[in-house]
Amino acid sequence: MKLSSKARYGMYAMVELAKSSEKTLSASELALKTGVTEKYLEQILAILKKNGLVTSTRGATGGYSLSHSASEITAGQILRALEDNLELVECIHKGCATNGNCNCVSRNLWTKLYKHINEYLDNVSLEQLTEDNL
Amino acid sequence: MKLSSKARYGMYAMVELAKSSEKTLSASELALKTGVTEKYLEQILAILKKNGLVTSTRGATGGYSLSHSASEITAGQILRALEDNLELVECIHKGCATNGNCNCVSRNLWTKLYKHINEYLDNVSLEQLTEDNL
DNA sequence: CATATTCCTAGCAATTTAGTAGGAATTAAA
DNA sequence: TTTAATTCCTACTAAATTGCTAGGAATATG
Repeated sequence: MKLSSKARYGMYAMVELAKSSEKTLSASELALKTGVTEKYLEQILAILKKNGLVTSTRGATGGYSLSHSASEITAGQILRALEDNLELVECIHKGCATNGNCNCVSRNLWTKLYKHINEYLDNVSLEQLTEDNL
Repeated sequence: MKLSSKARYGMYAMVELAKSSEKTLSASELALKTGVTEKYLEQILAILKKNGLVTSTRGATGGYSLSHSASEITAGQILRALEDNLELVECIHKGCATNGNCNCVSRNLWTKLYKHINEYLDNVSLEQLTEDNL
């Protein structure tokens, strides 16, 4: 249940993008700010983009920026995008809770824990994170 | 953030031990009930024992049983024993939140999320899990 | 003594993680 | 139109972690 570096770095990048909301940031600028290699950041930013959290412009002077204002983006959205298995156990992902043919143990516990985690994370905005105002 | 099989199997074993509170269960009996191999269960039970959650008696007719009643054991205790990194990020474990020399990003978020997770899990007893009464 | 068990430790295959790397496509500016 | 800066796409790989398997010593019962 360790958080992946992808999730940590991605969160870091999102915070930096939020701080620089007037200006797009290139992967290389983000690399400087975060200490993560440019190439790895590119991959992480691609995931964030695929999930509709950042927009990008290509070519020289291109870069990345938030797709919405920081107050409208939640920590939950960011982490669900980056962390493949926020679901904790596979059977939640597969939805066997609903179709009933699941024999995985303590499924209700994992399901409710998952709900709790997400409820908490969805009540934290990127804006709050940027201000470290939790 | 996927839950380890160690944690799932261990939880399963604890539930079976709770159900059979009058009688100790050997690793081989638990293996039958859970479908997990005896040898792997032994390792998991050793962790649970080290953390004071089960007691064991050696020799023929030996086996395992809960160290306390199921109502006194929480899901949090079990998971913290089995899941090495319930802390999510290393810096929580290292305690750099307290000594202040930590530069890991969004530390407060991870710290509070960890707290939330544990608060929830510590309010679920093994008894409730056994009855699936969450 | 035979048998059933816990306990201890080593090893290993498969998977996942955390990157590295190369280069094509795109765009702005000189 | 060339150059430079960028995103985008994809393949590869070393290291760590996970999920076991395995063997056998120590212990207790009948």
